[in-house]
Amino acid sequence: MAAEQKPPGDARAKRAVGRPRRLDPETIVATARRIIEEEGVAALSMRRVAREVGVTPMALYHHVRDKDELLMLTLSGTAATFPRPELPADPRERLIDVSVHMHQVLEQLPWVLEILALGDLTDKGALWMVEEILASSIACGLSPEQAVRAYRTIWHFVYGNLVFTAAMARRAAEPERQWNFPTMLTDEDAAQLPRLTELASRWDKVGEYDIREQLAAIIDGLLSRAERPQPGGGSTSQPVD
Amino acid sequence: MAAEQKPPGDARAKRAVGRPRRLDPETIVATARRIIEEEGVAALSMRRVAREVGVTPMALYHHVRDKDELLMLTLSGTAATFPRPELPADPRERLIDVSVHMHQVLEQLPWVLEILALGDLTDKGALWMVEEILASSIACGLSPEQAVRAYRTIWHFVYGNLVFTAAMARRAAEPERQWNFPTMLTDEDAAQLPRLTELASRWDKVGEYDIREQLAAIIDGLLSRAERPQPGGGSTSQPVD
DNA sequence: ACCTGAACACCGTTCAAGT
DNA sequence: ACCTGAACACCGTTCAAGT
Repeated sequence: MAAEQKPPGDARAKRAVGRPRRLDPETIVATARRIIEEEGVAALSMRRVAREVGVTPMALYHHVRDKDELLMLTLSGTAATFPRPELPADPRERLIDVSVHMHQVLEQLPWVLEILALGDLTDKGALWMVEEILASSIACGLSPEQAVRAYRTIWHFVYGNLVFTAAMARRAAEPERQWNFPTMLTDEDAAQLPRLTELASRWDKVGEYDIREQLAAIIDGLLSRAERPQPGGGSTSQPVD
Repeated sequence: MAAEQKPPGDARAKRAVGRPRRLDPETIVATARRIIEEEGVAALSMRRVAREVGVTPMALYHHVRDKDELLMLTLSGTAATFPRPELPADPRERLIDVSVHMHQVLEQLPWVLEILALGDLTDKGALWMVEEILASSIACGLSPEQAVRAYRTIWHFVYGNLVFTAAMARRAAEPERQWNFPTMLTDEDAAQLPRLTELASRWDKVGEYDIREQLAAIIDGLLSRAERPQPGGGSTSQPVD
């Protein structure tokens, strides 16, 4: 019973020296995050984490409720690793810049996307972006309610865009599975779908776009609904056409 | 050994009578789709399909290359089950209506979302929506290149919106895992995030929105970029507020 | 309180063999 | 050509037991 001092060998994960507890939540999530970053969410399993930490699979369940909770925990702290950019004073420009920044950050963290789809925002370090979008939207003349909806709309677009950009990259890497619609359009289809047929050959090139331009268009559309339009706020005040 | 006439019992899946082949691709994908529709994509496994069809797991691999291919195959034909709506003549209204329709259809097919994220559009019956979005965008004055980008933007938003709407519904069903940001915002956070703090309590109610309104705003933003603006094309010509 | 061992009920896929 | 059987290398999680 005096041998509760824990022999140092056996477990091949190097942990901090002199730690009384054999296993703490921090090392669990750190190990999980490393696996995900290196090999993707699909490579994460409770058994794998347990093996790498040097512990029985069931030991993890004393610190996390289940695999989903472990996944959410791996998110916290990631936003802080990206420096907060300087933002312009004009609220519309600010809105565009934050949205683009959100997109850029997540572009470099592709593994985060799959976990975010679980539905919760668990990294407090990312909330300044939400705040900024709300504040700038309101500064552009949107009501608080409109601002919340605008945030959601921007976020949904950014998320969807990243999912399909990633999917296209994956597909390009595996060219043997190329059965999207450029392939196999019968003559009858072509007659029914003239514009699509016309654009099919150069679809992939034409579809590539500047995310900033699209976000600016979306934001201008959202700001055009302002009940109290501001000087620099709406696109309609700009001589667009 | 003369009993190679195959006794009728055993396999509990009722197949068409007098079929010479024991197993054809159609029954495989039909069974797969049934499982997905009833229990979700997570419930689908090669072994499960094999069991229900009354065949060895490996028999499936003679007809589909792998699980992903089977998943894509389950998509084809789903769009045709939804009647094609009548659309207004005005191109901007058309654009909004098709986009809303796309959203509505997928809202009733939640299992399709996860498969679409694999990246390919495998149901030819859905292409008329793409065609309609392209044609209407061009009719509103967008160039073909702009139209393709507009389609992508609309689609990405619709997709993202559906993912998070589904996630919110799932979360609402499991109220014990409620640790989104209304919970746990320290006083320091509140000072840094005034707008968010202000709105946190009524976040979920305020965030609910009419998808048509948001799509209209996005579309107006996209159409405001028309190089050749059309009479009914832009939001700016409409007295929005 | 924290961890182990054994078990339950599963996975996708390869490979060699049967008819 | 089409299917089976056995195997490989895995899963998440429950439950009873150990210290």
